[in-house]
Amino acid sequence: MIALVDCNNFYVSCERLFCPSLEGKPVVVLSNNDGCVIARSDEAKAIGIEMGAPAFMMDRLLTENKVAVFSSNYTLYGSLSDRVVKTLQAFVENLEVYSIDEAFLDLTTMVYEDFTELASTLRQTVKSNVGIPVTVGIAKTKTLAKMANRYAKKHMKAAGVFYMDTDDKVKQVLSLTGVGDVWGVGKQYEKLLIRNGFKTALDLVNAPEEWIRKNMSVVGQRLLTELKGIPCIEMEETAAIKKAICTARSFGELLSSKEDVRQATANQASRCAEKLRKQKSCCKLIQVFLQTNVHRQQDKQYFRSINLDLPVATNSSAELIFYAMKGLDRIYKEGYNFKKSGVLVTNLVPENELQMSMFDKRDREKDKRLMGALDKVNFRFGKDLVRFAVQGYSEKWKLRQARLSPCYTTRLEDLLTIKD
DNA sequence: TCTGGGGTCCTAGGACCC
DNA sequence: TCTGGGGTCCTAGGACCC
Repeated sequence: MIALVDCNNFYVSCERLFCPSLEGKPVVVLSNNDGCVIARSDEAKAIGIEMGAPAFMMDRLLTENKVAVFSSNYTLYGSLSDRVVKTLQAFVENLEVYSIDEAFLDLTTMVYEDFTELASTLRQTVKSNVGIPVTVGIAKTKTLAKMANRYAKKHMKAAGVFYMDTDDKVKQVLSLTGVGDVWGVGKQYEKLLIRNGFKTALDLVNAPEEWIRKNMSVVGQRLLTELKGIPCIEMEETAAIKKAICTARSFGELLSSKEDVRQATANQASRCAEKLRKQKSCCKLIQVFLQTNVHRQQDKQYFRSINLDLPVATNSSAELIFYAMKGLDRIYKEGYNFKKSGVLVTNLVPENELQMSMFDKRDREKDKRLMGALDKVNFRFGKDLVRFAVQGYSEKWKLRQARLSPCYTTRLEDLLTIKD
């Protein structure tokens, strides 16, 4: 059996944890740059605030209903997510952290009469240790555990747990689950399936395999197998080494000066380099891209990206910034209002398996020591204390985060004060 | 004024090789 | 009229996830 533990309205629950007065009231959390709604409390869902809705279009609805609005605070959510994972780890040997608010637990070695009991214990322990409400779904495969979890959220709110033990139960839940609500079926496949007469997950299980294979590739085939109760999506206990790393941001305001765009892009390259060093990888290829705001019809539009092959794989901020700037020079065009830029590094190799070049003039050992020192200082004294000149200090490209909550759990001066 | 960011996997088609 | 076959690598595009 596999359990899926999912935090309820996670970002909202994190904000509420340190603001208990928001319990029972509508709360939403916005995406980076305060763009769209990405988390909603049940009360916010009830008044019709849609997931992904642009915040400015929701303005009236938000004010009229006195909705509490937060900018996203990933430092806080990440830290609480770690606590949830630590709590769960005490119960099982194998666990896969699937996302910031979900984990799959491998229960295959555990013997229980009824897993419902275990599920309830998990739920209560997380609530009392961390303070975050979770829902637990248990079934034979990951896909079914997801479905059980969704079912619990919808129909068994009070208990918050659902163990899909018998075939009858599985069948019943399948018949109550719309095909678009199956994990792995997105908008496009949902349309296709419904067009062909498959409305519920039960219809999908009974679909001819060849048809699925032909129209949804092996991905669909795997999904079908999982729905039939045969596991074929493995548990991944150790975080996979990333094959690509991307840092991309919309700017706080539209940029039309090259210097501002350079600063933003240099910072993105530097972030990519940090992420590379963190997973002990080097990249062989760097991509830089730049674009205007597609939603502004009054503006001329421009989108370009460029790939640069690196002579020797690297994770040095200095070198990546150098190539990012080189790429930017080639694609930057005057006379546009730019909205977003990004740096993507790929063709990653482990940092201790580098293919050196005979003509390489760079002192890579020195680079490595320098980056090590830089990471240490920045870790200790806060992000980006030490930086390269081209990263600059302009505020223009920075994210809008008008309603950011304090980092209650990771910054001393942000500790919650109970009483002055 | 204001519409997120960071990933994965799969497939088809072209270039190229022997 | 006849015009190989098998393989790899790369890229772009499309689907999905949170």
